[in-house]
Amino acid sequence: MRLEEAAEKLKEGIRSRSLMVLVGLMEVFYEGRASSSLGEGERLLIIKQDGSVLVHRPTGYEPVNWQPPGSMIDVAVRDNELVIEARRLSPEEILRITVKKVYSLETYRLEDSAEFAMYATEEEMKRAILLEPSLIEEGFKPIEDERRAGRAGFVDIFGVDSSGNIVVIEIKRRNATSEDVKQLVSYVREIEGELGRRPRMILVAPGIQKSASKMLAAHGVEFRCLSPRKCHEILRRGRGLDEFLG
Amino acid sequence: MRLEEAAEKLKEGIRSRSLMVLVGLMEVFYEGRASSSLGEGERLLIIKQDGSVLVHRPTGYEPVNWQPPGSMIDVAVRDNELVIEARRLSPEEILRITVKKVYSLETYRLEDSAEFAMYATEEEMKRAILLEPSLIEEGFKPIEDERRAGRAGFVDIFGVDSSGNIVVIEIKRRNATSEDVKQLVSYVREIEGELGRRPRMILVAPGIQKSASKMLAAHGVEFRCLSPRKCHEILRRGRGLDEFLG
DNA sequence: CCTTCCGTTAGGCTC
DNA sequence: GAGCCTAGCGGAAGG
Repeated sequence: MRLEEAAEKLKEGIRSRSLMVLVGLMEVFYEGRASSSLGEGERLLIIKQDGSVLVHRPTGYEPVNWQPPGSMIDVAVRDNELVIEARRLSPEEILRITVKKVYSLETYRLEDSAEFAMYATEEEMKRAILLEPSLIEEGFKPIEDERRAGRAGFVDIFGVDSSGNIVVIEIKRRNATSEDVKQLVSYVREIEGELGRRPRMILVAPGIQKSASKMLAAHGVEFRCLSPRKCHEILRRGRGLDEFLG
Repeated sequence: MRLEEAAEKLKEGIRSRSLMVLVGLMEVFYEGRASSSLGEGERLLIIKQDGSVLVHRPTGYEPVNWQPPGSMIDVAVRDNELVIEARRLSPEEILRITVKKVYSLETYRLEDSAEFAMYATEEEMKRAILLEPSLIEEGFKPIEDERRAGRAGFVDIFGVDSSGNIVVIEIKRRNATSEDVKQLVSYVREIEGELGRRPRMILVAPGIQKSASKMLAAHGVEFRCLSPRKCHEILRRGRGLDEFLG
């Protein structure tokens, strides 16, 4: 591909915040917190939709040079070289990639809104509690999961405690917010109508925001600290590694 | 691209130790030192010539999942899904990528034998001081570098000042922390036992955190401001520009 | 904003 | 191989 053509494509991709993958012969210079230089070689250059820039050699896990998200990227053709400069302020850093030959250059607009779940999803946290109900408290017995709470939605776990009280559990894989407290209360309000008495409400999460923790007492909501990581260990213990390796 | 076709191309690329870049719709699971799952989304999958595997989302500097060099990679088509598994032993880890759609898949054999040169590292700061000891103070004379400080580790530079006092220097390329002050003190405590008297302690860094600067006087530690960039310039001056640019 | 701490840290070095 | 330390660490959480 001609360098001028590549330059235009790159400029357009940067303008439209696209992901670009360029394979070619290039040199790389970096100056900022440290400085580095890397002579001619065939490499993979990735420019992401948020302005991240990565230069990868044919081997190794790490990029040899990079610029974090938010850098300003300039593209120009000078002296028969395609020069890509990614600048960043604070700290002031510049990454200059001098491309001599372009073997391929592709542009993509990718959609990726999936949630990255480290250790366990909310669903897996629920399974860990169903497998080991004492995570909530001694004597807790789950009865249903995903019980309908009127028009308000679904309750994660529905059960009884050792004294026969009904218990409604809401699970979050991240720190609980005041919104979560309100949601649990509104679910229980629906159920209360059906049952004629107010169940215990327990919010389960790895932590809770200060503002949310202040609301707990006023709404009669209890909090149990439980992390995705702990749930993962419980599930792993419960079923062994086989599921993954078989 | 059809999944069967992509699978064949991937297998051939792995066999021939090529670099492959796949863009498509995929799910990712990882289990090993930790565990993670990531639902469907459009991503960039890179398989390198040495068996490194990287999964990049459309934004962010870091791969969302990966496998370091040397992993065993299996490819198969099952239930209309292209399943790529990268396994590694010690630690036992598995990365499973389930590709639903392949937008593009390219294979490359890249040649990159250039040497990567990094400047203004801590090592270079030390060399700059050894080359120009007056950076510390007039009359300073380095005696040893990397002197062993008992069980505590190594001291960066060991020398004497114009009055014959022993001087111990600790270098940091980033702002000095209270941890650095403590480390220097603990090194010197070891040396003190050997020498029978307390040397001067000088912490060299481009800056110092407020909390650390408060500790200096109490521990008798001195601070010299010196940036990696300045050291880089001194070395460049010392040996001429040629080595860097030629 | 700054500081502190953690990571599937990775990677390099020594023992 | 295990242990220790550094990094253009990056990133998150807390002040």
